[in-house]
Amino acid sequence: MNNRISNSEVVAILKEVLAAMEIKGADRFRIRAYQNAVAIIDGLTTSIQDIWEEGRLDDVPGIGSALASHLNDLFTKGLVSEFESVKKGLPDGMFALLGLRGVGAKKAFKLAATFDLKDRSTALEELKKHAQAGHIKTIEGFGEKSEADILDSIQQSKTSKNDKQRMLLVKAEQIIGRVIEYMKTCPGVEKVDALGSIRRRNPTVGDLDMVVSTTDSAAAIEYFINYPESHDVVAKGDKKAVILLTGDIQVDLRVSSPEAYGSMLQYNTGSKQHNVLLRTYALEKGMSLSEYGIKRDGELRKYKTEENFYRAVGLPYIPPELRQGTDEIDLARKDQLPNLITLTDIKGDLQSHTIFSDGANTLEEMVEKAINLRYEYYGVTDHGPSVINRGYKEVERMLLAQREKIDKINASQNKIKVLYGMEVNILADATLGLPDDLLKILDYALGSIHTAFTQDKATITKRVVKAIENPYISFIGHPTGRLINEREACDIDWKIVFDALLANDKTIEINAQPDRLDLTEDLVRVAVKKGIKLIVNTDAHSTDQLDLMKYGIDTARRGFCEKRNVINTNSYKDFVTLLRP
DNA sequence: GCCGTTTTCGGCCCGACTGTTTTCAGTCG
Repeated sequence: MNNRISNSEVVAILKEVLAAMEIKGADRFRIRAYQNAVAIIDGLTTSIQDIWEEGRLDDVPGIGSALASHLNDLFTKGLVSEFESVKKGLPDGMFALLGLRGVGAKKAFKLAATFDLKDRSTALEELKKHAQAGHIKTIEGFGEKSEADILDSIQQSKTSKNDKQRMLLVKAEQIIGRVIEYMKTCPGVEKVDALGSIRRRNPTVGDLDMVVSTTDSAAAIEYFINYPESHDVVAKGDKKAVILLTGDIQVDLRVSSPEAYGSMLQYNTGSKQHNVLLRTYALEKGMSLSEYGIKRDGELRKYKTEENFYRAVGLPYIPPELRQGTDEIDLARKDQLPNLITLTDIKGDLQSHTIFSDGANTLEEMVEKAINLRYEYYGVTDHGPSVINRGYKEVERMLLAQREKIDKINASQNKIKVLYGMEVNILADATLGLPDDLLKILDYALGSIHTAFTQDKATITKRVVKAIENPYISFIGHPTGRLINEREACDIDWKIVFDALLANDKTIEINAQPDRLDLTEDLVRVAVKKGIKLIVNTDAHSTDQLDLMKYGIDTARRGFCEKRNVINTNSYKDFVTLLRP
């Protein structure tokens, strides 16, 4: 557990090597290979160090034998001699400048060389003084504007301590939603769409990307930069513009003619890596792809829809959630893309909370909302009351009272089947928060970890496995325990856990809370491959949160889930036999 | 440095915008 190196740290290290290679005039295809690797690692949702530990670096596209060996050095020795020799002879201060806006390898080197910035810890401070003294604008290739930009960027990098955190998808949707509504009122605009990572349903979003289809590009660009919440215009051209909203949230707009909207959607949805692979594939077939269409024998053809664009390339439509730049084009070519699950496939929600524990609404209110969602069944799973605090007898009385209440609801109507479940803690010593005698009262229980998240791998893995082996536990809730931007995933050996799930015919949850999305998508894909049963739940703590199911479906789709992989897509009769094998 | 349904060698995606220039390099996506 000591000296873990995060993906962003690996990316930062590689970016420094890249900058050094650019200055030294390394082979441009070698540089491209490194850029490619940076993009891949940056886009991974699993720790690259975990992948290395599991010996699966071979599975990561863009990482060949050389980079795998360098990463091996990095993770074992903390240092890569190859990287050090590439950087040798360059002023160390240049690497501190790479994060500044508009400063790439060439400019960083030029600045560091001109001002003799040898120490990276003081480079920014020294550069700031030179900027304030007006020295930068005297360097060839720099001017008034770039000097002011650099100064501004240095000051910003100080105030916004760490790297800007990527925001949750749900927040990105709210912000871009307002911009979309605004752009819809622009004369000449026919269509407006949020693209990029929002459309790919990435759990987190950096810049917000959008596209409009219009007959008047100039008017759309002008309208966009006058968006009331915008406080700065970063770029403005004929075809795109970039604005900053409060909190330096960046919104990129591209404009397209209606005739070429399909290729623009495709291009701007990304991922970048997917586009690179798609364009490479098309080249083999004599086609050159761009956001404007497909060029063949010098002639450009335009596509109104994305479906037609992919068809023209000779591939089936690839859903945005799968455009991750890994093996989706290979699979599309072989016609082996999964038939992804959709929100309407879901027939019930099996993790939710009421005022019985920490929820905001009553059981009756939650049931009514579940009926409105047209679910066939609904499971309430409050946190189990603690036997230690309340005494066995009192807890038994509480559970029996709730049992009776739910039986009455089921007897009084036939719109929905209400299941009585409970979310039971898997305690640090691997025992459950409720004894089996009490679990018997329920229709089902899910086990989840709420304490001791940082136990070592062997201990915490055994803990989860023991819960899976308990006959009263139907599934494991929010299995990795991660909270996006707040808490790392538990260090669990997934091979062992997945094997235990298979051996016991148990299910694992995809929790739809936007800050959980747990099981994580990459592990979902592994689970799907192994044929493990999944269940998608909202973990709602209010009636409104029962609407969060779509985010769980996003994660399922990004993990290549089909309807058949998820047990709460079944009708009630089949579902209950799958839930409690 | 990566990769393979023509290939273990010989290829490698395509374009926009800015600032500093007078035709383009650098940066970004």
